[in-house]
Amino acid sequence: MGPKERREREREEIRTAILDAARELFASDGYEAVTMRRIAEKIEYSPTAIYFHFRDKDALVRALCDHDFLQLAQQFAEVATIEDPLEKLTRTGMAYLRFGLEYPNHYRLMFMTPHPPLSPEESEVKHGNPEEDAYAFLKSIVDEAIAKGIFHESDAELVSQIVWAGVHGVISLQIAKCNDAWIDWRPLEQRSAFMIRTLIAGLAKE
Amino acid sequence: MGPKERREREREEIRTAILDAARELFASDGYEAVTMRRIAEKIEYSPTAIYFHFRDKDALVRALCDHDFLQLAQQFAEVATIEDPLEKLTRTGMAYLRFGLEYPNHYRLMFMTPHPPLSPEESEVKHGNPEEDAYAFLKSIVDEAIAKGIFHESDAELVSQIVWAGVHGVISLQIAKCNDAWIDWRPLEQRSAFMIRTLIAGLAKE
DNA sequence: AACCTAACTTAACAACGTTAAGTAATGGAG
DNA sequence: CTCCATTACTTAACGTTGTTAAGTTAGGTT
Repeated sequence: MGPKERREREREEIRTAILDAARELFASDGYEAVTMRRIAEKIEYSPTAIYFHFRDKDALVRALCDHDFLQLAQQFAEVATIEDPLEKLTRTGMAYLRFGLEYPNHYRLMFMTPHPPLSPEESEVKHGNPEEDAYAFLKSIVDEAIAKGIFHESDAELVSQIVWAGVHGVISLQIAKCNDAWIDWRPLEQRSAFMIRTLIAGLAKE
Repeated sequence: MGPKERREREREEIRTAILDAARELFASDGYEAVTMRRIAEKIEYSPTAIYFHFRDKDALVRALCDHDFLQLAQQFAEVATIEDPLEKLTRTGMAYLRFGLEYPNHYRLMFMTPHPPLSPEESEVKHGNPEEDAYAFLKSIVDEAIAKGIFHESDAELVSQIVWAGVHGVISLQIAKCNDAWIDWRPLEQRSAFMIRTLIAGLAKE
């Protein structure tokens, strides 16, 4: 069974070439800049060829983001070694933030744009697995903090959701409104740190 | 000077007709659904006619949002009568939230999408005026709270920015991710209330 | 009465996502 | 070896989109 595997490999290769070309366009100029025709030009195929590897443009770009977000998990792996839950929580927030600002177009598409969610078989991320799913990772930390009696609120889901919302709020306002000069923005690092500190203070048992 | 004023008035009338037609499309189906040709059809003009009243599609939709956001100010006028700063802050957050969820497409365009900001002469909102500018209103409340010694942080700008980010985080995640069933979302009201309560608790002097 | 200008229309352009129809190569079955 | 089906593409086109260039027409000004 030699030729079958070769074909499979070749197919995978051009799929990757498409993703790489698309990534370059998307990361620098966003969703609109990703054009079937421009991708095609880059990889020296016809635009139609792409449709044999991705259902449509949306599926392409989302596969791209989904894949790239696995990098975030690597950051989390480092953080996971810390013992103190509050320190861990802070570092998680910071890692999430750094990622969002390094890949603002990825972030926009995944967290600032409404979508029918990817069906599990299309997604490369296994939901619920803390090693791949950022929300699950966050919740596992909150679980721990609650178990240790650090928070006066026992609903880990609720706590996780507002912590996520808090950090997400800082990132997404930064991405969307960083050019609005009529607001006297404090430096991003200051805002992030203050947000996390304030939330933790508000959650902690008095 | 009769005819000159009549022409002026007629011009304003069709400008309003364009905005009304666009609003209907935009509010129900979002930016993409607003099409020069569909607007034109609605008002029974040619698509080109619109360009005599708005520079381009983007200017049109943003003029629309800008105008509609003045409604938010009305909500604030009510809240402004409350004396207790913390109660006022809570109500402000709730009003902001309600507005974002009633006009998700407006909200998306204005706060979840990067844009070069509208130049002041294009904008209907007077920035810095608490009666029209939501951020200025928020900051005036925070100023008050700080003056009364309620918060242990004297930078009103910083405090306002994380309060805004917190509430914005809840709204924008709701708009973008409400369909993601793999998250066990707590009810929106619970999340909002808990966010505001937690932030206030974290900001308050211990 | 001649003219100018503002407010439009018609027709077109370029770019987009997507698809229908055709082609060339490959590899297995008889 | 031949036939044939499948795979992987290309070419050409369709229907949209925002936007603009080039006319047209009506009304007020001189």
